Amino acid sequence: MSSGTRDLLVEAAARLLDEGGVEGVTLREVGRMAGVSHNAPYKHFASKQALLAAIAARDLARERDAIAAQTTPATPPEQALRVVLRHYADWALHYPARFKLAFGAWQAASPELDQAAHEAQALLTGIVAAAQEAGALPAGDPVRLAALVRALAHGAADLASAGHLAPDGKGHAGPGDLIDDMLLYLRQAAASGGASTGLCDQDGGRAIQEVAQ
Amino acid sequence: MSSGTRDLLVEAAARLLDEGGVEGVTLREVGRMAGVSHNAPYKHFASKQALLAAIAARDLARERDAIAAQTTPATPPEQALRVVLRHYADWALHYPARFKLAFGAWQAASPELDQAAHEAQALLTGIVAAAQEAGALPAGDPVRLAALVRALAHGAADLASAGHLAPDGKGHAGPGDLIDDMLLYLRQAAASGGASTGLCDQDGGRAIQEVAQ
DNA sequence: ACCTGAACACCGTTCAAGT
DNA sequence: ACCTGAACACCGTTCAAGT
Repeated sequence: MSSGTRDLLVEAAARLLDEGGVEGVTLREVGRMAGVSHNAPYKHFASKQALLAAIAARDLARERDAIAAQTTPATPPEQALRVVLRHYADWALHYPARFKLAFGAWQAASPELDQAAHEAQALLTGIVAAAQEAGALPAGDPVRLAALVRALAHGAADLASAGHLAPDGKGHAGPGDLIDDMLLYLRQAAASGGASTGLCDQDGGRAIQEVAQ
Repeated sequence: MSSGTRDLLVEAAARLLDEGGVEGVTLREVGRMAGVSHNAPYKHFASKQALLAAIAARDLARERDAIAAQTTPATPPEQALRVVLRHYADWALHYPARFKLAFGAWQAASPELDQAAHEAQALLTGIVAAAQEAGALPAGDPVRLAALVRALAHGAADLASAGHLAPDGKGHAGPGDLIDDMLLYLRQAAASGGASTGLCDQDGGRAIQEVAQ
């Protein structure tokens, strides 16, 4: 429903984005693929940036739904966290241009974009909090810890997408490997310094004091 | 020495990059700022992408030198690691366009770019290895662990630069905070599962076994 | 060896119309 | 309400000359 032309334009732009990056997205080519004139997009979007923002909003909403779909209430939180972070990295590697558009600086901010991104982050934070309660992650503000694990997945995916993750030859670590490493280290940190287990409290507490000065 | 025009062109392009992003870099404006015609750049660079690559190569070499300068042999490796990672994030926040250009996908690869990036990564790996020996980081392949800490600094800086790190209000965590958190967790993991200290060997070993299946 | 001016193809955007 | 065709300003790149 609604005018199908708008969806056709977004679909055509997304395809051009995958093929030739953001520089390959041309309003003239978008119109040609959608079967309209080269400036028909201006009847549906205020500018080219607004069309790109529509792609980002669609992708962010899909990612949010994918997170929700991949994590049923029955899945252990540690496994759910790994699946979500790996999906984040996989999506970045498969659709680098759309990834950079969705998670880059939005030239044209829209409530749709903000809401979808916020909801996805809230879902991740919930998984992190559940993993904390299960003892798989260190205690502390789940919002802050969710930002940390997301930052690592984002950085590993972005560097790998640009070919800057493993300058050396074979046997290198991919984004998924780094995510696994981090989850292992966080689990060890939870066992060492966390209040949930109580093991090694004296040493973990000392390390916290030192770093916090 | 050499033709000063080339350096003037790179300098002008870098300034335009800081002011208006990569879209603000125009060969016509670059030529105008350097006092030459709009296509004089083609006598020094094969294309606009080659000019942008020259900016990236200059910045990567400067970052490599900054890493080397900030870490004298006398500095404790843990402090050196924190300084280097924080500098990485600070640079991304102050010069987002140049950061994305230097660490993004290079359209025109050059030996200069590859060498500078490789040397900077080698310096970071050396610091990581020293921190491992000091017991501040978990044991294991230093190349892989250096990739992990770099990925977190990169992701935190990139997300913060785009405004996607802390969607909520005040009291949020910046890239520097996430870097500190990670270094703390890694220190705790080193104390828990590392072979260097010997503390909590039984528990750390079990966690490793579980995750590795 | 380095630079210029004109020219070409292309693009984002606007505008006056059309239905 | 949605679309078209012409037009404008701009840009990357090329080319024939100039010194």
